[in-house]
Amino acid sequence: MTGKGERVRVVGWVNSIRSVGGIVFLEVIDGYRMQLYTVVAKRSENPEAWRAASDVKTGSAVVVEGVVPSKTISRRGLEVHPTRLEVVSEPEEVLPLDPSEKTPALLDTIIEHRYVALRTLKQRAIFRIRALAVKAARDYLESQGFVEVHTPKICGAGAEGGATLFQLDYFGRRAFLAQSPQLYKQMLMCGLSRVYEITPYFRAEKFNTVRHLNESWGIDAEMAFISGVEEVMKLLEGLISHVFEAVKSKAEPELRALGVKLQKPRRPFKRLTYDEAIEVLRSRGLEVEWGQDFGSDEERALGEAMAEEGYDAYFIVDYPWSAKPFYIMRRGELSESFDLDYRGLELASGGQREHRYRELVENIRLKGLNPEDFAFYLKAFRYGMPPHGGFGLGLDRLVMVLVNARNIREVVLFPRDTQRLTP
RNA sequence: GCCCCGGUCGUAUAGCCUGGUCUAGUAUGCCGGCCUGUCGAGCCGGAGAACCCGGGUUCAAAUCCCGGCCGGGGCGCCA
Repeated sequence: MTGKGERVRVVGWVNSIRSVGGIVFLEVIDGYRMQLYTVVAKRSENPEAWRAASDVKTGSAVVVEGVVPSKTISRRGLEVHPTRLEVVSEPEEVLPLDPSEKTPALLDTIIEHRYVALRTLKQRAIFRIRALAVKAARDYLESQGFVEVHTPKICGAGAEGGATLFQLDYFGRRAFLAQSPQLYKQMLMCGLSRVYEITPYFRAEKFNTVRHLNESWGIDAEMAFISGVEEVMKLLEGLISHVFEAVKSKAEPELRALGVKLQKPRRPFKRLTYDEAIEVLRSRGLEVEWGQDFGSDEERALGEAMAEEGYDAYFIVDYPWSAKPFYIMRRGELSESFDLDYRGLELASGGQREHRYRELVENIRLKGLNPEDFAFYLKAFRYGMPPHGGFGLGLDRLVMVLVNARNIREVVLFPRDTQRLTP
């Protein structure tokens, strides 16, 4: 983007300063790109710029105008010889972490000062990849005819089962923060047959793990007029593959900064039935009871077993209906559902939904819930609801996989967990 | 909710087990100086922490004990 000998204007922050006799070297990171500059100010070349560079403090926001020399000596960053150097803002105090990364920062320190941490290529790479993944997901779903929708996050109805909800006061009435767009995206299937939503999920569980947050983001899709759950899995597989491809081809500098060699998961993704999964686990010495969802030991062991077969990404299908929510279609003791796991980490779950009114009401009763609480939802199933299915994909977890993070907090700018409410 | 670790200059850590010699060490960052190609620059000098909070044991606590708060990890729950 910048040729040698060209005039350039650089905006960014000074990450380190070294002065050698009559030369000052400023390492500047660009405002938003994956680009480092070495600003070389020589007293003999431009005394004014040299003097200005000599006065710069680490962490300052600067605007530099200069020239890229035809021959550069710097081993790091694009070399720029300044003709003008303006400090537009100076730090009031020493930076809370070292942007040159010579002194490491703990995750907690990074989270507390994420905006400063973003002045390192690694931090910046994570969030650029996150943005790219979202864009790629949108592109793919749009290409498949899906329409982006936005459903309410403040809801009057209680739990759809599973996680605990955050309760709030809505002009004197009890309301909840949405744990997922599940019910609403299904209702839409009665009038718009392909929708997706990129949305926060709120869960009031007091979990304390590296893969859960109380506010997380998901990519939800729902499609109608399907002939079976396989269609939904194909869509999700295509989506995941497209995101991997986009990140691999468009985020080379980011992946390099992170030291990540991204491998597109082998296709087609493995379809492993729940019964087969049980067999695999038992053969590995784990005791599992039929009908239960898998715990983290089981997930990890399955991930290892699948990796040995050459699969990073795999679907677990034909779950017992007892382990699934009421809206999933039943098939005897089993269900028309799937989980998508990547190396032992659950990325998504989905399935074909029960679209038949009577069966759906019965399912709600079987789960010990009250159909009256779901009246607003059930109504949509009385006016020609077609067969449909969809999935919820954990965006944060997907980004974890893309950037090879071990803690979900690494890929969320300002994570919300049981302790963190600020910043 | 449970279990295991941890909390010491801005940052990252040593010290803690085997209390005193810790007026708390080191690195990096910071301040001042030298050096015209540094790039984890180098060299010289300097400032910077009464050791998370509260209580206890002791002649004496960063160090031992109890409680709390916070952080990291694991489990449960959950996506």
